[in-house]
Amino acid sequence: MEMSDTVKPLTSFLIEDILSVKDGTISNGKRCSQKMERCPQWREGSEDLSEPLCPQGTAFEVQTGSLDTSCPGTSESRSSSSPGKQKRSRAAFTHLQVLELEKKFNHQKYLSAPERAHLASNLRLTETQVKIWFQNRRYKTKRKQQSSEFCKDVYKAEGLSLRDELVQSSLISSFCGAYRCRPYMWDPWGPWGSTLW
DNA sequence: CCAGTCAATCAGATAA
DNA sequence: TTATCTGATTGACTGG
Repeated sequence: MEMSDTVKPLTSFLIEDILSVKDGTISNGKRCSQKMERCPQWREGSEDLSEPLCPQGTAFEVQTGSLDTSCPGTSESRSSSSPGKQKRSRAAFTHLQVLELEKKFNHQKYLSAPERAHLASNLRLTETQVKIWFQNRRYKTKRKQQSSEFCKDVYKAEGLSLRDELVQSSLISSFCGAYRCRPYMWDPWGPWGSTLW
C-alpha cells in the first residue's frame, strides 16, 4: 500500500505539485480535471483570487449564506430526502483555494482571527471552513509525524538491521495492516516527507 | 460562557 | 466495489 510518495496522492498536497499548477498546467491533475468539470469557476490559469472561488455544496451555504451560490453544489439533491435529518454535505475546495491554504499553512500553522477572516474572504470560504481546514491539516501532519517516529522506534527496539529483509518485510506488512484504515499514517519517508516541502 | 484547539470519527467523492 | 482522501462533525479540554 504505497502512499503518497511513490504514487502521488490524487489530490496532491505536495507543494511542488500545487505550485506546478501555475500557468494553469496541472502536473498530475486527474482529480483536478474532474473538479474543473464540477466547478465552472475553476478555470485554467486562473490565479486571480478576486474571482469567485466556490467550494462545492458546502453545508456552510446553509449556515452562513455567505458563499456564492452561483456555483452549484455536488449534492444539491441532498435536501430532497429525510427532511428531519439533513444529509451531511462535503465541500470540494477548488485547486486554487487549496493552493492558497497550503501556502498559508506553510508559513504559519495557526491563524489569528483577523488573518483567518482575511484569508476566508480572499478565498470565498467561510471562516469556519478555513479554521477546520487548518485544524485538519495540523492533525494530519501530526499523525504522519507520529507514525514515522513510531516506525523508527520499532526498528530501534527490535534491533533490526536493514539486512533482515524477512523480518523487516513482515514488520512493515504488519504495520501497514495495522494502519490500513489510516493510510496517511504511513509515510516511509519521514514526518514531513514529501508532503511537507 | 465562548471560542479555540486536538483527537477521533463520520461520510461524500472519486480513483483504481 | 473497495480504498483512499479529506471536509465536516463531535466531544473533551483550555484560556480569557
